[in-house]
Order: sequence, then structure tokens, then C-alpha cells
Amino acid sequence: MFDAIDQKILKIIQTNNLTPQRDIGEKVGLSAAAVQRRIKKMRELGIIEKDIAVIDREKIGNNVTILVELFLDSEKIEKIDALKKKFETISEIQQSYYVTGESDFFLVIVVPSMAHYENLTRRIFFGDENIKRFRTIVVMGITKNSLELPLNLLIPNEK
Amino acid sequence: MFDAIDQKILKIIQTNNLTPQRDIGEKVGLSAAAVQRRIKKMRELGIIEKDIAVIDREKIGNNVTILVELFLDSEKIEKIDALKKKFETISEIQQSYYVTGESDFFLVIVVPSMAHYENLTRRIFFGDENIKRFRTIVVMGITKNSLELPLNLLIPNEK
DNA sequence: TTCATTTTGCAATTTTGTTTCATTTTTATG
DNA sequence: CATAAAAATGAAACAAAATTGCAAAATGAA
Repeated sequence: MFDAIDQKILKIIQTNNLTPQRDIGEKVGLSAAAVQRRIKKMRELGIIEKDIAVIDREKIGNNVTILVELFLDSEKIEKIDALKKKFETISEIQQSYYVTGESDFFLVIVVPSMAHYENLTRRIFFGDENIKRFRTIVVMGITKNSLELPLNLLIPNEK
Repeated sequence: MFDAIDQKILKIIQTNNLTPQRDIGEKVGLSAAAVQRRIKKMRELGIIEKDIAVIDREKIGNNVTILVELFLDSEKIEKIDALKKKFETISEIQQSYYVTGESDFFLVIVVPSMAHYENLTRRIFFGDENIKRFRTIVVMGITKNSLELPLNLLIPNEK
């Protein structure tokens, strides 16, 4: 369960999940039916988390990307968990990383404008007594933007 | 061209691009055929950049996520462009942000292990004379992981 | 208002995904 | 290494989804 062929399939669909199963089958040396079953199972197991369309922010316009480094006051678990949950519900927060080191969180935020960001900042950072300070890093350009995992490098861990 | 209905469609498929066009049609008040045509056009225009499956790193195992803050020596355009291109080709680099402020780049890196990261580090950072220094931030947990854009907040910019 | 253009819905068509079933392959066990 | 049970497979039938043609409706510009 979960072999080299599954890995090949993942490699293909993490780049383009609209690839017909027929085509995938050809590339990995299986019938379309077999591919379909494997994909189905990986969806059930949660190996495949979701299937999404990625929208180009440039084309849509009105988008500013900002990275935020967060420094917390207290590092009590409950407080941290509360923050995590809060972040999940905020649509402007695209990604939230809980990290080690001097700071505690890194956020990737997308907003229509700087004004909007300033507002958001008031709403979620200044209002929170757990947040000691935060650093705002304005993104000038995104040169790579994916959620791809480097499956080539995968060391076999299940058989 | 590009109206509120397109936005609704994007909102749906950026969460689940396997949603049948019939269902999308119902939600936005159009026939499946109309939805299909709109999606097709948005793909052609590049508004929809790509369609992908997202894989759960936890389930795959052998994955360590690391954020890297890069400080460059020279800020000459050619040098920066060279770096951007280099990063694109490296499969461990999932995301690359070119930023303002003290530092120049933020990278999201996924590797099978810390040992692998150390190696990567030698290969791409220490070898490069443009890179003054870099800060490694180890990710303990990812509490939100998407490429979704907050389309609710979109200010109409095209008619 | 009128004409040209665009967008739409419906129905037909095509493509893709899914299931069934008999067979093969794999795995575990004696 | 023989063999029985379990799992995975391909081919074909089937179902569901996407795509296209076409006439009608909506939209926009003059």
C-alpha cells in the first residue's frame, strides 16, 4: 500500500489534477481503472488533501501579498491554540506557519490593498494581548507559488 | 467580461475544482454549459493559473518544512533575476517571495529531513557569492495551507 | 430604437470517470 | 517453495461529466 506508482500518480496530479486517468495510466503503466482506484483510495486516506484551482492574483488585481512574522508574549498552549483557530477563520490569511526560534508564527496574507492590511492589522494583531509585536514584510514579487511536495526525494516509509 | 458570477465560480473552484459544473451552475444561477464556457475562458486568460491536487505532507511522511529568510550582498537586477530563476528549478523550494525591507527573499522549503536541508543549503546558499547570509526558521506546524485568494474582498476592477 | 456582438439554455455528442467481473498478482503461511 | 487468501488488475459495460452546435435571449453601442 502506497508504492512507487502511487508516487508517480501524485507527482502528476499535484501539477495538473485535470489530467485524464487514461493519460496517467499510460505514463505509469496501468489501466485507467487502476489509476482511478488508486486516486480514490488516496483521497479517502487523506493523502490527497484537496483538489483546487489556483487563481493568478496579478490577473485579478487588487491584491497585495504580505508576510507577517509574529512574536507572542505568552507561549502557553491554550493561547497558541486560540490563535491558530482564529487565523483559520480569516480569509485574508492564506497560510499560517507555527515556528521555532525568536518568533512564533509566520503568516502569508493576501489583501486588496495596504489600507485593507492596516485595518486587518488592527482587527487581529493590536486587539490581541498575546501578540507582543509583529513584523510586516511586503512582497514585491512571487517567483514560485505552489503547494507541491518534492516527491522525487521521498524515502520509502510504507510498504 | 469578468463579473460577479465569474467571481463566484472562482470562489467555488479555488476550494474544490472537482465540483461538477452542474452544481456550480445551480449555485451561481447559470446552466452547466455557461459555467463551462466561463471556466474555459478564465483558463485561457490565465486567471485560472493551474488545477492541482494538494498532498498532505504529514500523510506522506519524510517531510520537514522550513522557512528561509535570505539576505543578499548585491541588489543588482541581473543577480536577483539569476537567483529567481535558480529557485524555480529547485523542487524543494515550494514558494519564493521577493520582498522589501532588511531581507530580500523568503523561501518556503520542503525536504525529507534536516540532513537533506543542510545539504541543500550547501548546494544553493553557501555556493552563491550573492548571498550574504540566511536565516533558517523551522516549521513546527502548519495550521493553514492554501493558495486561496480572498475574493469576497475584491474591489471591481474590470467590467 | 436598431443592429451587431455576446451570452445563454437546451439537446446532442464526446470524453472522462466509475463499476462489474473474471483473471492475475501479491502476500502471508505452513 | 507450495498454496491458500487477499489484493490489485484489465477489459468491457455503464454512468456521469464535460463539450459543442444552434437558435433564442440579453447586452451594448450608435
